[in-house]
Amino acid sequence: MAKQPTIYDVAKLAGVSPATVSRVLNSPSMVNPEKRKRIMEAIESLKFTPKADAVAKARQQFKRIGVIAPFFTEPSFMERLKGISSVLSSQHYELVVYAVQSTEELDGYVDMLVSSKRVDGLISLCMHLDQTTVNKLQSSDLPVCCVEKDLTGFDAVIVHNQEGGAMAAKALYEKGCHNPGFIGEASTRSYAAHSTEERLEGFSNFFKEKGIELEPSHYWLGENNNEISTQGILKMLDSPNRPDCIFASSDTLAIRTIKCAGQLGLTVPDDLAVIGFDDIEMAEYVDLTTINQGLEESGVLAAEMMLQRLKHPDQPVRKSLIALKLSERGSTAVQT
Amino acid sequence: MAKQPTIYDVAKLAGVSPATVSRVLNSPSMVNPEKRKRIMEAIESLKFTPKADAVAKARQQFKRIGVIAPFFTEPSFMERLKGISSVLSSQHYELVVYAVQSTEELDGYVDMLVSSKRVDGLISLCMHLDQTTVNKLQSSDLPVCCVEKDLTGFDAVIVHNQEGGAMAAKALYEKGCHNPGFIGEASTRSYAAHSTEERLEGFSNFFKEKGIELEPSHYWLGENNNEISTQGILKMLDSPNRPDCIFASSDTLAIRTIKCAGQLGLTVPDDLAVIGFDDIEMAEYVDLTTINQGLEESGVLAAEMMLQRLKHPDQPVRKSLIALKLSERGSTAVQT
DNA sequence: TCTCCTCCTGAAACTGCTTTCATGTAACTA
DNA sequence: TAGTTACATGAAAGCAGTTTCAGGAGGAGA
Repeated sequence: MAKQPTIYDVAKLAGVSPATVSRVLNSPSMVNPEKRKRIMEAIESLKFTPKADAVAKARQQFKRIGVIAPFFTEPSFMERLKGISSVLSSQHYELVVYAVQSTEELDGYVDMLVSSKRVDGLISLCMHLDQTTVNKLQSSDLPVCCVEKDLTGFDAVIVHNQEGGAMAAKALYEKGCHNPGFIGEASTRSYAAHSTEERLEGFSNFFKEKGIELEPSHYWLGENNNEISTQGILKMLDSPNRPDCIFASSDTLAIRTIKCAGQLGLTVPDDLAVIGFDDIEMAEYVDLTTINQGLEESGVLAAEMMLQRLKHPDQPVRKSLIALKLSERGSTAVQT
Repeated sequence: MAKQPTIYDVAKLAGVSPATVSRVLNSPSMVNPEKRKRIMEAIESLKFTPKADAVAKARQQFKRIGVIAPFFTEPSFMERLKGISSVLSSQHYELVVYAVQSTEELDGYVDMLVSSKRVDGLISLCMHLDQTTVNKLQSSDLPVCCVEKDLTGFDAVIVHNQEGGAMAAKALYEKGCHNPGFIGEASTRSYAAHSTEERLEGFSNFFKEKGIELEPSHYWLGENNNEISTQGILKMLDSPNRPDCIFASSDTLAIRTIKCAGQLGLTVPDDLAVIGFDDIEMAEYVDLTTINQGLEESGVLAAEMMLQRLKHPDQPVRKSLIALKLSERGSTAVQT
């Protein structure tokens, strides 16, 4: 296991100073062509590659972006991450994932990132940060970009959840559904952004304007866990007064709803129309109508904003709005 | 934006040397209690936190594990990643994700990781590495742990794909299916490990032993892409001589198969039994029988092996075998 | 009282590259 | 020919800690 060559070894071999070798690597035009050639040969023969962390240290830059997320709970995170990853890797930035599973962990990560700098910037995916944490971030010089949850003073990619709820309502209403139901994940984890309530608001407001109130037994907010939510859904659907359509706040819940409907002998979309939110890949496989929120695109956007911010630290804060659109599929097909 | 304090500032304030401050942080028992108290106060008052990258540099250790994967193509990667992440974060290791989308990118990452050390170890998820790359890794001192694809000289988490294929075959055979079909992703991406062929082998061998040969029109190997695979599946199923069961090499393909069956008016499991491979979370939602390969567990295992390896670099190479098991659900329920 | 030992502590080396600053040289201009 | 300019280059500082090594102080035992 021979020790890896350093820039000093190259310099010695080529008979120049390390500074000149560094220049050959970073701004070759500054170095005399002959000497440059000699240095290049030395680099080749020693198979020298600059150690990335040494470069980072000297340059005070890491080429590394952190992503903090209440992770691994929903496929939607994965798709956002995919977008982020594609942009970062094309710019030779590394992606470090901080999966948050508790408020303490979140605080720990933020403290660590703020004080013991390891990343150039932080993308916060669907996190709900409390004021103390926000203050910490704001008084640090760590660039932050939020996705889904807007935060004063930081770049953000915003999803207009109310509008999405209204879109779902409109689609169902126009299909002839007038007895709506709602299934959503309750905000149990305080560190995660919760869009459920906003989506419900948009949804129920639309129907209210049409003179239709959501019946109390027609919405369910609970844990996004297979057994618990299945019970809740079955209870809502297994009643003579069941809704004729369901808007679920995520595609996973929507898919579970379809499954429950099947168990009860209800056919989708005839007995029950179902509409989800997210448009994860799986939605297409199971023929689910859903609100597309450009998951991958939002990741791309966030990463691009972050890289822009790093280039121009002083440019004004930017907010990007994601355009929602309805992906119509079988679960809301015209009733036969 | 005041400059962050360094260990030197603390040392000056406390009237000691930086070495002593470092000792207070890392092995407090070595320092005289009085002096220790004084230093602690200095640390408090300056709000000093050691910069992680400086520590890493001095210690020659990064507390950072890289994961290289043909990523974001299958939910199964996500679940493995979840397992890896949970172990690493509990040990305060960072997780850096390198998503590979082409052979060149793979080579680039490997070169970079080998020469310009940025991680303590590398977990290779379902990657197929060519011999040149393997050699590079072997002659470096970077610890590597492979998942799914075994590699001589490295720790590995191994999935016995043939056995899984045979398990699927056995389950279907015992349900009374004697006209099997197979749907699998073809090995188009040379940088990704391809287990499809092994699963097919185990599957068809089982039936062969029972005197049943897979008909040529009853297996399809193609791109795991919605349209292309849907066409292939429809073609296979829309024929009087269609199979009475399908083993799909991944759950996503299995779910698509169920969808196609529905389109053709076939009911699952009565007209067509379907069994998948992976047992991703979604499998439960859509009631798919599948071969569970402990995805999250395999991630946990890989991460643990890696941390062990870092502690004991010279221990012999270890191979862990994942126990497969059948997750029986609705798509192979007893025929009524 | 001398020697040995233990416990602390600071100096200095080490990690590996970038970048500024100062200097030297050669070419060009007045 | 002297002065100016442009270009090329090396020395050295800086990044921020850890760790080894040597030595001083003080206590215990002979």
